[in-house]
Amino acid sequence: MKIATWNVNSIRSRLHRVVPWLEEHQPDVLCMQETKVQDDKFPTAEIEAAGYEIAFHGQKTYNGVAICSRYGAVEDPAPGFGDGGDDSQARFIAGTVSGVRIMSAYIPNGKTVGHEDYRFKLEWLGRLRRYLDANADPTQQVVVCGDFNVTRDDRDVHDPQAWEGENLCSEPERTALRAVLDWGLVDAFRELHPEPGLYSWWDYRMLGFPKNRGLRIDYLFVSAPVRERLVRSSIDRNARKGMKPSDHAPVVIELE
DNA sequence: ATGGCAATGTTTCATTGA
Repeated sequence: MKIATWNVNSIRSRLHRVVPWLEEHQPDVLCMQETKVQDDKFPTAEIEAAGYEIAFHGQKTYNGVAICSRYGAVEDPAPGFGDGGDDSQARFIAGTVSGVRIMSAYIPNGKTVGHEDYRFKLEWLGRLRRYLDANADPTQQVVVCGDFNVTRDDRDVHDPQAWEGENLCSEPERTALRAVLDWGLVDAFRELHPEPGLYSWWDYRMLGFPKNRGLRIDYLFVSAPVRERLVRSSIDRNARKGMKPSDHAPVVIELE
């Protein structure tokens, strides 16, 4: 079973890359973030034509998450946290594919350390942990993936000195992300690739990609039963090349 | 063997992203 996560930076502007990518790589599941489209305008037909069924949770202009499945319809789709809190920002959807509970998440960026949005980011990560406590079981097959907008340590940062303490690299957000993992998840890509310099996002500006000035902020976090099945993981840098790419690359895991 | 921001809508600039 092959599962991928990809911040596509607008599904409508990225169809010309996403559909060929699905056809080439044939993942069983693709989680997307920043689809940037309200549900009634989602390009469902184009994704279905590639052989996938989709569960999505979107809004106009910002955010938006989706789960695509090659195993038929996504089962028990659950958009938002449904915890009585504010679900007006479309940043989370869960669904089951082939017995694996899949969660596609787009964590708030935070803007700058200390900003109101930064506090919202920390709160959002706390809310995700509470969601897992209330709605999932770490002894079952669970994949929590997406764009987390947090680097985990210096290996995920092209210039750790320049980024030290900045948004995406600061200790409070790394601690908040660790609390999510402490629920019972491991970083599936990192399990098989301990070396530094492997990134999932590069700034469009200043030759970010050619100079490999990137960050690793996109993850597939998996429960122990999924970890036991893990055989391969990769980041598809090719998807960051060529015509009008997303600024993020897909991260892929393969399970036995 | 990549390429010097991009997407959206409030549209010809402002806002946001990371």
